[in-house]
Amino acid sequence: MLKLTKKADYGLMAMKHLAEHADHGSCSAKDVAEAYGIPQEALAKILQRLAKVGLVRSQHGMNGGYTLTRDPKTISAFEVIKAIDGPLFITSCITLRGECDQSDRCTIREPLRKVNESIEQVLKNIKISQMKEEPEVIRVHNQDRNQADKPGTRKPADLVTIS
Amino acid sequence: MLKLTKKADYGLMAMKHLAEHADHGSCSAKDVAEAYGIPQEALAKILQRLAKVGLVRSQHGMNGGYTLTRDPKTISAFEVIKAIDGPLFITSCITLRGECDQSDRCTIREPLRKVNESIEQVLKNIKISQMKEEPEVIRVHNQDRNQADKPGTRKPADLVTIS
DNA sequence: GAGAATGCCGACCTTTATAGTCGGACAAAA
DNA sequence: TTTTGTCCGACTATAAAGGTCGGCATTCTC
Repeated sequence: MLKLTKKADYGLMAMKHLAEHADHGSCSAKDVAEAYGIPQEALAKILQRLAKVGLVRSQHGMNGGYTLTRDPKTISAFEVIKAIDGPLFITSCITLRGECDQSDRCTIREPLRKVNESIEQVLKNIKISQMKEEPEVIRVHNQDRNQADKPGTRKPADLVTIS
Repeated sequence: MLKLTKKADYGLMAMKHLAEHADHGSCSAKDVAEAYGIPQEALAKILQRLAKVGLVRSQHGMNGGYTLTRDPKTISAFEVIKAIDGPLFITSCITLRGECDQSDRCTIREPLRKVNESIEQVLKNIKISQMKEEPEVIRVHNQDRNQADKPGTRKPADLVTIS
């Protein structure tokens, strides 16, 4: 539950790979697939979607392949995931129209919407470039506002503060 | 993607309902189901799982039903979700054994694990009691409703800071 | 220009997880 | 003891995800 789809997973791996090999020209889907043991056709389809939204550029023909269109520092995990799996909603209550399937008697919608936003934010703060290297680099700042006001409880989510 | 299952949704609604009606004795699955338009048997199964992990107590026979076993202030959304949908892993890379299905060539595992932890934290910080009432209690800072509805004004992060 | 390597696209199949249903077991009340 | 309302666990459809296949277009190499 609350799982990222494998497609999104693959997509992130591919983006990371492209980021690492940006200087060696383009990488074919086959290259990437073999590098990580991903089924080639599956990955091709994913890269196509990334190409469609402009995150990568595709090059036909021999020695073709894919290259990033932007600096990996400016590409967030959220963008990649959204491109592949569509908009992110934690629950079916939260739709594009903001409506709840289950009558409006559902009162947990609002709290969950906040959670949803939080998760989005976490993903937005992680950039592809930060995935290249391991732990040290990723530092999402703790959005701290007066958060020390509740005693005891909250030492919470310094979201993704890896340091 | 990254969706909470409907079961988890239902479970949260039910918990909230029980929390609200704690003083009126126990609520039957039927009561709750009718209150929110949820299929009765589906909800029953969910309540069973919550009973199994001890979040609610079940009472057979006439005038039976379910009651919370703990103060709703001490029950987090995370507990409920975990009880229903099992352990929460954002990606298949992150398993109980900490292994990656895809060979160990996968290098995005570590960053995603952090994201996973962040999400867990967010959910752990939301308590059932805080879902009872609407916005006032769950207070995400810097979040004005009117502003939230305006398309275009993208509000900053503010991860569910409950105070 | 022919052929090979590569990306592109759509349709299909398999597997898995989700949503929902059914009949029975249990406990309390009449 | 019978009745009634409830919980319980196995079962079945439906949908979604993951992966596969074949045909076509484009570009490079020879």
